[in-house]
Amino acid sequence: MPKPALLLENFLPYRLSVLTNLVAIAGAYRERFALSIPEWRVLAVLANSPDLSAAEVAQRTAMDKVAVSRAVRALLKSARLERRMAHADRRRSVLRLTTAGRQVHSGVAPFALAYERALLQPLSRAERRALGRALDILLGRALQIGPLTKR
Amino acid sequence: MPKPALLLENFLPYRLSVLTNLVAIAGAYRERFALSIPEWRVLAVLANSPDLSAAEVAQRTAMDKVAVSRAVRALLKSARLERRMAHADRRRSVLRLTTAGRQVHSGVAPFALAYERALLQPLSRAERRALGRALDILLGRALQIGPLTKR
DNA sequence: CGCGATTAGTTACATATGCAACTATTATAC
DNA sequence: GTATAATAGTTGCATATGTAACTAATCGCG
Repeated sequence: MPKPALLLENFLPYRLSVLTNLVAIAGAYRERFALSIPEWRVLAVLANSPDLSAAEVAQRTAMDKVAVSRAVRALLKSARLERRMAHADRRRSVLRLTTAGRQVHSGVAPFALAYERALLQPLSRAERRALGRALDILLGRALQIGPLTKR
Repeated sequence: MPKPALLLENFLPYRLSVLTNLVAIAGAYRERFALSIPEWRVLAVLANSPDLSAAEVAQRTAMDKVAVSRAVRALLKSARLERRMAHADRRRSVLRLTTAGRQVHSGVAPFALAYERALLQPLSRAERRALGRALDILLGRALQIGPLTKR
């Protein structure tokens, strides 16, 4: 039985990282809209689910609360987002896109979807489904295994 | 025909990013060895291919030359790497692991492989192959499409 | 040769990101 | 009810990362 050699180019974490980087850079069409990736994520989730708190946004976007806080501040400044406070709990914010925010989202979304389509174009339907399933499973598994940091 | 909604949780670039982050963080076993991810990559590639120049390392690891330069500096400082200059071209460096460097690599590699194995464990052989193939194709495709930034 | 164009690698600066400490508010225990 | 703990969000700081400018060396072509 051969000792499994560690070849970087076959190593899954490495390959994921390279691909993700490429895709993220390519996604710089966002730059045309003066949107950082964290801002784009917040925008995207609030477009589908208005009136979330920052913590809820964090959970749905897999961002940490600091990243959300900064993205929200930027979006408030550019008037793409408005914030109220929950009357019941004045710590909790209630976030909602402004008209300008919705416009930006409608502008970016087609680009994002077109890019994704172009990316997936060489894969068959079956291959796409398989990929999607694998990513789901890996995600769950990564969460389950957790950071090896701790012990 | 329904307009394809943009749902973050189905959006491939987003999903890749989340998974990659999780996996990279989990990979913090590297922290036990005081190795950053760029350093780990340089180490890994030089373990298999000694005597590369920094530029060659950059190409094989998909890192940019600045990142390689910094990782090399750190590895030199920790005496895990040694550098000579090519006699033919004194701009070009010739990088090679020291004994200490090889030891670190032999120490980390089993952890890395074990983590990968644990991650892939819920996938069947066929699913792994399909995933690998899909990642390859996407990588090529992403390179081909290129950054939408440029026009 | 010799001078402009390339290439390897480094440095500097500006921006992004992660983590920990902090503030304000609400929930819990007694 | 009051003190303690927990939660939402922000801020500060230290580190990481990307881009562009720079240095040193080689190449290429007259």
